[in-house]
Amino acid sequence: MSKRVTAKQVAEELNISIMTVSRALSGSPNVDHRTKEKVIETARRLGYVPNQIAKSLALQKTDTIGVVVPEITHSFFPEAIRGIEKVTYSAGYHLILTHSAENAEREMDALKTLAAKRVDGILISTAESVTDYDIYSDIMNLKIPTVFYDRCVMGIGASCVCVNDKHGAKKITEHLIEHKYKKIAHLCGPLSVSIGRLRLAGYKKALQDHNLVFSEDYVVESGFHEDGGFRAMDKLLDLPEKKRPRAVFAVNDPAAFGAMKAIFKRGLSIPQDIAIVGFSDDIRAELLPVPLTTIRQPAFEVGKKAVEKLIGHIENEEEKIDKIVIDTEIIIRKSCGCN
Amino acid sequence: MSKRVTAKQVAEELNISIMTVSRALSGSPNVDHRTKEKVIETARRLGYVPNQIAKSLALQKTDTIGVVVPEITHSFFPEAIRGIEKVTYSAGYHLILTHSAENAEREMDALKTLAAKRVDGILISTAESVTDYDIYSDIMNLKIPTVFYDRCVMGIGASCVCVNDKHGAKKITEHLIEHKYKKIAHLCGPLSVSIGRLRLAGYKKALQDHNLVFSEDYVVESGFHEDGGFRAMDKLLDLPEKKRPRAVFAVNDPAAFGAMKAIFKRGLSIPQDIAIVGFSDDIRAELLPVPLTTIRQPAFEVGKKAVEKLIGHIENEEEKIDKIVIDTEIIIRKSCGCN
DNA sequence: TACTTTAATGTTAACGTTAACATTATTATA
DNA sequence: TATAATAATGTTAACGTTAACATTAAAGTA
Repeated sequence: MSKRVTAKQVAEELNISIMTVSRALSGSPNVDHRTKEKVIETARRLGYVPNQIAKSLALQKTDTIGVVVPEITHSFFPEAIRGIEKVTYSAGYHLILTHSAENAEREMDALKTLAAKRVDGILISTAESVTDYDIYSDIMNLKIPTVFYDRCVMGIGASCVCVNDKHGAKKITEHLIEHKYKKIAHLCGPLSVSIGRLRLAGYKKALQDHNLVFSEDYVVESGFHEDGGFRAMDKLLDLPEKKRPRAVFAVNDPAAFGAMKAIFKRGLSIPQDIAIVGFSDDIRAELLPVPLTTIRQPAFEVGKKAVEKLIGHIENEEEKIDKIVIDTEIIIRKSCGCN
Repeated sequence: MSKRVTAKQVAEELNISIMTVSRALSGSPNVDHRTKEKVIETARRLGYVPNQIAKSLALQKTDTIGVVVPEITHSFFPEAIRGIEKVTYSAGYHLILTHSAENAEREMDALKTLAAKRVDGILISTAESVTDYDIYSDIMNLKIPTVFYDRCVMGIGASCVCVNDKHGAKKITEHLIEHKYKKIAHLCGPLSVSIGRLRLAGYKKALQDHNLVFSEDYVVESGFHEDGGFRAMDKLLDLPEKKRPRAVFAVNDPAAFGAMKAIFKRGLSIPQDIAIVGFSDDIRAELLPVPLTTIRQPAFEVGKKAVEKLIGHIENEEEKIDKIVIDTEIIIRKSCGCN
């Protein structure tokens, strides 16, 4: 940072006090309009750019929101960020972006950074490998307003905004059941992550409600990525022919993409041999050779609602801790065997 | 920001000076190891979190890099951000993300914000609608190290990292020429943006080198988005049958997607009736019903190289202004009529 | 032991801004 | 005109940290 023009220099140029410069520039009343004009003109002429850092220190407010993203290349997150950004822009907040890369340690690092940077609030979607919630409590203890989005941690006193995971999972599993599939497997996410648990729960509930037996063999952990989906599906395909599932519900679309590859690799067809459905409506889902039946998660909406809630917490002590659930929609394409 | 524990409180707790606390915590030498341990223990016990804002003000350095992104949902950008993030994380910098939404005014706003936040450097990819480069000069005048990535502005003394746009455009146009197509159109980007100009230039050069006539009628501005691609293609399809192009090179993949929709809508086939190629290798390109032949832009690499250069400028006065060009690769799929 | 070197700690000022209070200039009122 | 009210400007301190210099304590050296 080279030495920049400060309010002091503007003041000296005009032989007035720094405070008058500050007032003129921030538009407070009780400033002679001629003084104000002179200040504005001089500030422009000298190339004065207010120093937000100093302002933040003085006012104990940074007008900045920290966002923790587990994996920026998952199409859900750029969409969510757009929702976040739209709101923060009009509300006058800025964004510090941190990336946990699905890694618990990096996530902790990110949160510490955000705390040190004195962000006014934090938006976080937990990383896949997180098993220890202490760091979240630390943040809560620091009284930094925090809202979880999409992948939430409940019961630690933070608001969260998520989609109706359990219900969506149940809905799409039931869709498979309606196709008369009996042997339905689930590629599940890490159970340390809310959406992993909830989608599994929805799957189980659907089976139960329709009197289908639940079998541990039909639940294989895939994680949230394509390679995990491939490996998990491979495991299912290794089952003896008789036990092989007839349909699969993957915890998210990338995992489903991997699973599809594994199925094709064995020379099997979708949905003729095995039907498959996903969750999240990745932008690629409808473009696949066999378009994927899935659950649409309104990512933009999740991001938007989450910041709105967060800004509520920041600006209003009384704002209630909430759990906001956004509805999902089932998108029926070819991979389930409907049409 | 509620009142947090400060170094002062840690110092008072131990009856020592703030400076000793600061030294112990920042690992400077000349601190008694027993004192150091006590300080660290007390800091942890009291829940001390160093205040980066105060530190930034004192040191005139924020360890923060500002990134301006034109459209976060374009798959190029999340990839580029990952490249950026990987480098900044290990180098100890943080990221402020700003979104111009392809809008010149918002871009200006973003740059002003970044200047006010006293970022150590700026990474920017210009918005589609920018026609006035004054704001960039303002930033240069403030001596904020700046590197352009992907969409660059040359000749204002900033380094830039881009792909070999002209060469890539030429290469893929020539690929069409090799297929014996004569009537080749181009859906071009805004000419105010470097990549718009360069890709058009590559297209022209390819025609020229192969003695094909260039016609203004075959260049239609589409912008960078799907809807623009659709409209531009529609315009081409409105030409009398005799004049209708046999092949199309779109400025980027989203524009190509829109164009494909327009072609299908008229009941025409790709590549039988019209061949089409794009640029950028969007994650969706290979999944389309007719997979798109395109130019792969190594987004991760562009991001990575750009921050590396930027950090060079930040940490080393002598760092040379550079134009770094990254090679592209042609990805041949079905839409050009190859196989 | 007296003196020098070095290690450990302390003090002051600065980074650039704003809030709170203090002062001065201007205008309105009796 | 004298006095009160108000508008305009100024002064001081604070936000939390670190660099630079100052001091004191401890350890070597002659």
